[in-house]
Amino acid sequence: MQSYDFKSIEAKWQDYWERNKSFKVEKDSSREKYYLLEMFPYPSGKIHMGHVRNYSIGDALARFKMMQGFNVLHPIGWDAFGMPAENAAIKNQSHPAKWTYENIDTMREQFKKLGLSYDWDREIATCHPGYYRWNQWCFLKFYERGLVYRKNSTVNWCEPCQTVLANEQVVDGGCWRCDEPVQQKQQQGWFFKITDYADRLLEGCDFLKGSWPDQVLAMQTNWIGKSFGAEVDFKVKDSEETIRVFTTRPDTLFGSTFMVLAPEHPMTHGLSRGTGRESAVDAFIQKVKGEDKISRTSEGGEKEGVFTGAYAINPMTGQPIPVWTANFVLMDYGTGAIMSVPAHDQRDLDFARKYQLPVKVVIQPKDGDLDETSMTEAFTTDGTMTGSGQFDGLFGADGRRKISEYLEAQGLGKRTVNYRLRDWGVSRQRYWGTPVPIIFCDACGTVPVPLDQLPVELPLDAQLGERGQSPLKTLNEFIETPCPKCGEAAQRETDTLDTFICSSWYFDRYTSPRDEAAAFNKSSIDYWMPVDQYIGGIEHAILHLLYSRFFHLVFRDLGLIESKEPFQCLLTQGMVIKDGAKMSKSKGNVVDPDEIISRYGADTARLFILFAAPPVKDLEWSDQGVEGCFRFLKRVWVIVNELLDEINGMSGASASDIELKEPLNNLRRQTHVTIKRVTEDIQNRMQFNTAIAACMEFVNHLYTFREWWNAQKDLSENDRRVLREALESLVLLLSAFGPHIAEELWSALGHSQTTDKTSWPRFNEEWIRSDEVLIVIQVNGKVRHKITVSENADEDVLKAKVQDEPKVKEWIEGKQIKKIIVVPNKLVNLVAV
RNA sequence: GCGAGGGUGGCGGAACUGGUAGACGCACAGGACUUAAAAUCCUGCGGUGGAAACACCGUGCGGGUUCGAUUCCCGCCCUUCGCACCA
Repeated sequence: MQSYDFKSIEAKWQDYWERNKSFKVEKDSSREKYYLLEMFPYPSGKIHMGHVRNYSIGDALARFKMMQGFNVLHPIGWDAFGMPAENAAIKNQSHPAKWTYENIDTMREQFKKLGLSYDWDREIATCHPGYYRWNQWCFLKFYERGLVYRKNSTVNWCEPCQTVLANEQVVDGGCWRCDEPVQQKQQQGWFFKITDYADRLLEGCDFLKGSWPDQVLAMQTNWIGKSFGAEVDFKVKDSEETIRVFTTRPDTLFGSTFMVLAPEHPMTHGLSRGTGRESAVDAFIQKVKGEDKISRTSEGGEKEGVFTGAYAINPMTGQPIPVWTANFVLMDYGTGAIMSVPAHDQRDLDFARKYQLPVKVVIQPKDGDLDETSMTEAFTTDGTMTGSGQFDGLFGADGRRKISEYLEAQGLGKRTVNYRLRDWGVSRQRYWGTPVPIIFCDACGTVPVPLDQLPVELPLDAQLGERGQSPLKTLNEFIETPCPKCGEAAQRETDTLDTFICSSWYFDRYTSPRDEAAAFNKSSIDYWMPVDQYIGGIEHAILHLLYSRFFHLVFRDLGLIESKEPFQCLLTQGMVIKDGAKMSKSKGNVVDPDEIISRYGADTARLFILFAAPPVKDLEWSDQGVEGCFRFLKRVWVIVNELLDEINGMSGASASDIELKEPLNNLRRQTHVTIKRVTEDIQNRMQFNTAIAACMEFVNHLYTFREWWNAQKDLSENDRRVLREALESLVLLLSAFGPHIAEELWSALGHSQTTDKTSWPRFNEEWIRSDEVLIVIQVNGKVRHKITVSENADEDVLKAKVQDEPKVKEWIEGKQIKKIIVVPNKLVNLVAV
């Protein structure tokens, strides 16, 4: 027998799959489709264990579904635009395109070495003009629908690098690359009106309940952050102006003893004029502007403010209350102004104590009285209104409703809904991305590039600036272009699009990846979409998944797509951990997939990663665990090869009408039990770890069985069929996890058709049944004895038999049996006193 | 603070609908094979007591429901993740 030479076996089958395009699929309306998708990777260099995990899970499921007869779409591609490419290019004096395409080549080879069942003919790279021209098309379609607009917003700006920084690129208030302090800057940029879809995105969360992890839905719901409340207008004292606030607690209105405006609020500056507070207010506004968003909004950040000198009138009490400005009030939530109710809001209370502002209790808890002068904890839950005139005695939501109705009737305010979700800023002052297809014309203004002029190609001959500045800004050949409307000289927009746009619809593109006439072909997309199972990291729980859902809704509104949601089911896999921490270069705990593959083979690597933990949980890497999986595959190799000669020429299932000798009967039962366990573990629970454990148990059983088999002299043809069925089933079950070894053994068993084209084994419930069942006997709930009886034994007979057991007699001696509980074929519990 | 998970042997994990807690793997120990080692095969392996049969204890802690609870309920503790000066 040849030893298990995984190197040549894996090379042989990878070559076979490639040459035969084994996993190429076509739309076929006569067959049921299954669209399985793993999140496509960013081509960062080489694959890491997180990728191995993600794609091994997907591949196991893809192969399982193929063998179940589904028409499986299982594509892969590259999320290929983005900053790392640009940064690497600057560092290595190279070009982002070169760096990106080289990485793609490397990683594609690594994927092939893992034996993943992709339809390589559908491979896409988002940095290819054939892809990003459709990003531009999306932008323009959204633009037509009024879902795109341009506005000024505050961004983190690094002057030396001449670039906008994302929040996560600001480290301790400085630029992550040059360490210079980050400034806040107003900048023009393009936005997608995702807020228009807030409610529908929220409704979708309900629809997805049960098929998406609760955690992800909760995160998205929080992110959208819908809250109900009221907007209330406060008159400014001795002025015609009013200040509008948003509150979720209109029932506390009587308790509002001061107001606070965001420093950026348009009225802040003006309110202080002529009050003697001008210089203090101006200085404060300047100070807050200098702080970056992160430190300003982080918890524990000191609450600071100044009095503007102005007063507003509490619309309920008619009393004047001071108007302050403070750093903790944000311009981009609500109205940028709040009414402060220190007795019933902790933050307001802290602020009031710090600056000696009055506190007034207007809500009382059921038990006990609040003391305004001494309280240090705001009472923020529902209670009974007090000190609120005609509203006294109302409770909680009732009070909120009555006050709101009153405000509306008096024209002082109205009920409103507020969202935490902001519009999506899609502009990037970067080079390596999709050019925004917009032209600025002095005469015609902002002009979208006509659809038939797409793509606006990203010039590849650009030289990247030392400092990371986008070369598009200085590239006149790119910028100068005639206006599509009037033909006069005009300028192209030099911003590029956020790469999240690329990933918001790539799964649609896979359904017709080479279509030149459309982003996606209608009949293909209606056949394949939605994705039946999406698999990826939890780190994309909010942004990527929310943006994709948003795109899908817009496509739906455009009549391009039928399905309600893009991803029917979502699986978020856990991280790969070593020594208790996420693998990272800085921790020095990285395990290189290449090394594992060259030492043990892809099958072992995949098997281990599926076996060590269920997919949703974090997985602790263990070199010894890998050894164990390698040993298991060798055991499979040995037992199948050793018994091969015994079953030559036997084919077909064992006959059901022939009585089997006991070890054979048991083998057949074990075979079918294993098929059932593996099938159900994958299908119902995606628990590959227990599925593999079942295979291991079966192999252990085969080793024991072999002892008996080898001692036999006269074995019938039917006996041999039972053994063949056992070995074949094992190989097919394993093909989902370790496809190379399975394919090799399958062909050794005499099959010319590969496993992926073969039906998944079916179990026969009849053969799983055993005539004898083990009954656990409990006395007062404690296990005292076990007996074997025939299946479905008569209950009364069983009760009598149990009490007749000497072991049981000892335990019930001198006691009276009060009750006997029988769980058929499982357990008898004697309740004795 | 809010939201969602999780806590089971030396370790990773299993127990699916309340019915034998610890499947499977790792580590460890013993044995077989070998001149020897590795590899491989076999056996054992939650704790305490016992030569053993066996008994008692045991799924973060404290209660409860039940004939029976890792599983359900109530109250705590610890922990991971996400959000958070959101008005």
